Amino acid sequence: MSLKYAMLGFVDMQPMSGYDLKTLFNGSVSYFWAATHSQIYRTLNKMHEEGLVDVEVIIQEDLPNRKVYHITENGKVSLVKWVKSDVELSPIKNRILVQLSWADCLETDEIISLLDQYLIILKNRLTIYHHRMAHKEIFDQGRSEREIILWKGTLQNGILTYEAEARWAEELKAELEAYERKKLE
Amino acid sequence: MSLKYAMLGFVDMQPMSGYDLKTLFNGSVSYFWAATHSQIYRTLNKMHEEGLVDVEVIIQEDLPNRKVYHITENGKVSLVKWVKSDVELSPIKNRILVQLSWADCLETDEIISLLDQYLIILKNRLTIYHHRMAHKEIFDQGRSEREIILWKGTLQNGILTYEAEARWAEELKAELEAYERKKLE
DNA sequence: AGATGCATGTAAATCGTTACATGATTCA
DNA sequence: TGAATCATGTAACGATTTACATGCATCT
Repeated sequence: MSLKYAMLGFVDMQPMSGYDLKTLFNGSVSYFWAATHSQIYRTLNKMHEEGLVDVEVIIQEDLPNRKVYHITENGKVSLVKWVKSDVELSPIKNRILVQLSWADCLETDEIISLLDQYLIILKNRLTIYHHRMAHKEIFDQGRSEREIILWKGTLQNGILTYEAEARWAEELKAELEAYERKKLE
Repeated sequence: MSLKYAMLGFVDMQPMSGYDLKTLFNGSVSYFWAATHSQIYRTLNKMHEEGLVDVEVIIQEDLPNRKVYHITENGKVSLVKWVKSDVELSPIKNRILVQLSWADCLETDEIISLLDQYLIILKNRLTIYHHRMAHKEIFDQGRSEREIILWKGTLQNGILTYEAEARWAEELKAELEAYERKKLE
């Protein structure tokens, strides 16, 4: 459901093709919503059927045709309505929590190595996000000062989320190490 | 994929029925993985086909029959292998981030009211988790001191995640309020 | 009488991923 | 020559949600 409106918001900013959306969802937006191109093309068709967007086919020489989508009046109304709609908490689905729940069959150092793997992934992700936050051009598309505050806020959410995860992993590692030391006494 | 192993871990602790699993997934485990009973029954069938579990049908008078699932040797091996397998970062899919991205069409106080809604939901969730962490009976099922450390760790993850979200929402609220004050000058 | 709990499932729809498929251009 | 970019899509599968469906017992 959110994907449809994430896409509609971009089309509202500027008419664009499925390919453009795919590029956005692989890049700068991937920290708050991910989507494959299959999903994007199917969702665009559905949005067209629902009258949220119009299509303009642009014939290009030497390159494949582009189908450029434009938001309709209907689409604008529907977007504003959705943005105002109730906030929901998406369920946590975190694979490492399931792994840790049943990890008592592993050696403590194997468990710690799972946490280390997780920390590496988190730190890589954080580097990317910090980099993005520092590069102010990304926010140039913003249509108002307030919109830029909101966009920086969403990026900041990703940073704080992963920083919290990393602190948690370090804490749990420390606890497991303390447990091992205690056992050796 | 994780659901299967989340369920298998419970069946490994103690043979149980689909209904028992459903109760767990609606209650104490919901902070790390959610599942409906439809999904649970179908996943149990698949696990049986794959030879991860055996079924024992218990005929009860006055109550519907129970199908109690037991882990097989095969299932145990498969569970350990999965627990050792690579850690992955699940993609963030957070509806409020999409809403905020396109919220420039709202009044600032409407945006703040979205954040307030979010804060209420987060605080309710945190109350439940803190409560659960304080009630030590929940951890009585743990098969070792280390397993209890791991279980508390997973619950702590939920607490830290939502605390970070709440701090983020407060911060963004403050920024929006500062923006409004600046505009009035 | 109606809600809740026990206990099972199926059906339909949506959401999401991976693989398959094409075809030209550009760069190394 | 082979990989990458531009640009579109379909097919198959898997994951997840929601609604439909039954039926007895107990509690209010």
